[in-house]
Formats: sequence, C-alpha cells, structure tokens
Amino acid sequence: MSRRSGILEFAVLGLLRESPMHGYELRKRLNTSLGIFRAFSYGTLYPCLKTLVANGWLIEETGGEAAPPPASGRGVASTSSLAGRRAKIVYRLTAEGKEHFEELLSHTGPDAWEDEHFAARFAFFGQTEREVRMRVLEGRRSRLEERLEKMRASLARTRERLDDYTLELQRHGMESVEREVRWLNELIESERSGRDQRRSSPEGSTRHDTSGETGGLPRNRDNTRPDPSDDTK
Amino acid sequence: MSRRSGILEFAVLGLLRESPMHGYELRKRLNTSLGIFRAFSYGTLYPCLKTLVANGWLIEETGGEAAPPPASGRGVASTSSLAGRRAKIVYRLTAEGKEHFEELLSHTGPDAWEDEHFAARFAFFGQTEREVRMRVLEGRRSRLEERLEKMRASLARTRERLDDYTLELQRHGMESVEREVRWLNELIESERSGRDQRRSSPEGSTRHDTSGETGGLPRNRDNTRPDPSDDTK
DNA sequence: AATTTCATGTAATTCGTTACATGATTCC
DNA sequence: GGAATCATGTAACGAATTACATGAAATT
Repeated sequence: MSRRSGILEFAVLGLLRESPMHGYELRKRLNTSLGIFRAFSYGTLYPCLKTLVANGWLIEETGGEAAPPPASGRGVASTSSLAGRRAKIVYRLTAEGKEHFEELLSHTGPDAWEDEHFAARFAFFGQTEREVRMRVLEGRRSRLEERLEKMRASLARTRERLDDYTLELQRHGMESVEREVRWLNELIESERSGRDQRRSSPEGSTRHDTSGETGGLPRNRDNTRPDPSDDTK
Repeated sequence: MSRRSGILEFAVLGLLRESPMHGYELRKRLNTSLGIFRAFSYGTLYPCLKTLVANGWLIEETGGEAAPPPASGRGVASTSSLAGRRAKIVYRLTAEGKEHFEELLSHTGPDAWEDEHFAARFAFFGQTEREVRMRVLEGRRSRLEERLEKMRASLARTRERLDDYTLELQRHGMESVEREVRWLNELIESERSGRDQRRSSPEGSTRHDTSGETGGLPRNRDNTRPDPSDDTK
C-alpha cells in the first residue's frame, strides 16, 4: 500500500499538475518556490515518486532512447525542446492522478488545519474552490483559537512558578499564534468580499507590496532545516 | 549508546533537575509549562526514561520497594495479588545526571539554533550561564538571518511565476521570521544591559544572578483564568 | 456503580533522514 | 582534465506516533 506522507504526495501532485518535471527539480521547487515546505531529502522523494507511479497517478518519461519499450507515444524529443538540458526521468501527471489530486483538494479532514498540512493546502489555494478555501481557513482559525485557549490557561496556572525566561517564551509563542489568527481573519475577510475569484491560471498579480501590514504568521517553527544537499549553498 | 532524541532527553533532565517527578506528570509539564514543546507521547517518553535510567542519569523510586511502601497509610495492598501494587515511579536526577545536564547546557553546537532545539534551550535559560545564553541567542539570530536571505532570494527569483496565494504564504512566512529576529534583538539587548549593571569590570566575580534579571525581559500582561484540565490530544 | 483521570507500558507502523553508491553534464 | 552541479537511487537507521493493553484512584 502507499499511505505515503500525505503532504509530500499532495505537494508533488500539485506541482506536477502545473507541469511535468523530474525528481531533482521537483525537490528544488518543494524547498524554494513553495518556501513553506521543509526540505525533503531525495531519500524521501524518490521512493515516493515510485509509489505514485505504482498507483497510476504518474508516469515516467525517460528521455533516453536506449529503452526499447517506450510504449506511450510521447512527442517530447530528448533534446532541443527543453531549454538546454535534458532530464533522465520526467514525471507527468496522468488523468487518474489529476483526478486524485482534485479529490485531495476538496477533501477537508481535520488534518487539514495542522501546521504543515495547512501550509500545503494554502500553497495550492490557486487551484482550490472558494468554498473549500473558506472551510480550510476557518478550520485553521478555530484550531488556533483552541490552542490559544490552552496556552492562556496554562499561563494563568503556572505564572508564579516559572522563571522569567520560560514566561517570556510562552508569551512570545502566544503572540505568534495571535498574529496568525489576525492574518487568517484578514484572509477570510478577503475571501468573503470576493477579492479575487481566480481560476487555476497563474495570471498577473494584484500584489500589495511585501511590506504590507497583514501581521501574523502561519509557518511558525520548523520550516527548513539545514540540509547536506541543500540548494542555494 | 543511546542517541536519544536530544531535545526530549534535555528537557526531561532539565525538568527533573528542579524536582523529581513521575512520567505522567513529566509529560504534562512538557506540554504545558514549557508550552513550546510539541506533545510527546507516552510511547516516546517512557522508553526514553528507561534509557536515561540505564545511562545512570536517573534513578527510579518506586513507592518504596521494601515491604510497606504505602507512604501515607492508605488503602494499600488491597490487591491481594502479589507483585505489589503497580506503584508510581518517581524519577530523580542522579549526580551524574546533573553533571550531564550541565554539560549539555554549556555545549553549544550548531544544532542549538534550530527551531525546536532553540526553544528547549531557551526554556532553561534560567539555569544557563549568561555567556552561553548570548551565544545561543546570537547563533539563533544568524541562523534566521541566513534563512531570510534565502527566502528573499527565492522570492525575487520566482515572483512572477507564482500566484497570489503562494506569494502571500511566502510573504507571511518571511514576516514571521523577521519578527523573531526583532524579538531576539530585544533579548540580546536585554542581556547586554543586564550584565554588569553596577560598576562593571569586564571580569571580576562571576556571580551569576540567575534569578534577578536586572536587564529585564519585556514584561507580559495578565491573563487570569481558572481552568480545568488540559491535555493535548 | 460507573466514569473519568491518573499512571505505566509495548508492538507495529509511519515518516523521514544520513550515508552511501553511481553516473552524466557543464563550467573553468 | 578536474570540479561543481545535475541526477537517481538504496540500505540502515532514527525519532516519534498510534493503537493496544493494563490497572489504580478519584469523582460523580
């Protein structure tokens, strides 16, 4: 069976949906373009790709002609077409894969509000139905509000017994969560007022500049860990 | 050898240093008092405790293995069945354990600036030498600044190709990191001004006033609340 | 009396990393 | 021709979770 990672599977499917890629590039996109994801290692990625192929969500397209059974008629010639470099194994989403991804997109389990999961969901909001986006945002918010409740309670209970540093750490942690809640509030407000009803095409952006004041933070801790095989190094 | 979790080991040692406890309580402290820690499960905690005992850093104190262990005379031994009642096991730090913990406290490897590790270190700053605190805070800060650099680069590189949501996620992530940097700056400033408040000779007596932080951390506000139980699950 | 909370554990499983191998291509 | 980077994998291990199993104490 292939109860693979969930988040990795989801992200891979989502990225490949935009365009076919080989493993190496995929990993880079995972770490940079979707900055939220922690750096998955090849030891994780490649086996996952195999599983996805085995499930029929992906097919491999080898660029090399050495293989006699290239069954599927693919028009992608080994050279020329792809900007200068030629990859060994290009993964492409199958129809079933696409279907599976859509299904994952619309399925909102209570998993979807957890830190990493939420970030992954959010990263593909461009492909997500508005209704689902709402559910995810609101789910996340109430998850955080729960968390806040506990933190407040704990703080009240232990206030006297702790030293300044511990207290400060808790205070800071709580503030972070509060910020994320505010951020979510703004996003939800945006969705409601119908900011952009988008479709999957990456069109121009209505960016408000990066110095915007939409305080808060989703990706709290554990983002990227140092990685031996890290890019941009 | 037991290259156990590192952070769990560290936290357990640190908590037990303050006072002996049994496993169940330990876990609660891990989740609440030191709110930063993700909720370790019993499946993680108990085996870890065993390892620590095996290493000689802890000893188990069962209700008293001699004959009459009931502590305060109570309905003991009602279970006619032998084997003694299943007693609480209180763990106490041994001298070696204490020594080991001090060693961990003063050792600053590049691990120490990683997210979870850092939080654990910070939580025990009360027991930590000022000099070491400085190293950890500054190490953490430069780790984050590195991170920011990468994020900025990535953002600049991909700005055009991404949709609004992805961009927003990245923006938000960056802001979070920036915010933590500012926090660290304040803390570092506090440490600096807290040191040698009175008549500072660079050396002199190395009194460590672990409790009365003259520098003063940013104070926090009141949150009074009663509260029933809590448990992260 | 029944339920909840306290308390301790184990086995199987999931998720992911490190370290190791290998080779092709590009840049200097 | 040698280094760096691109590219793909595997085996061994690591850390932590879940689900299971047990039982005592306190509450209702």
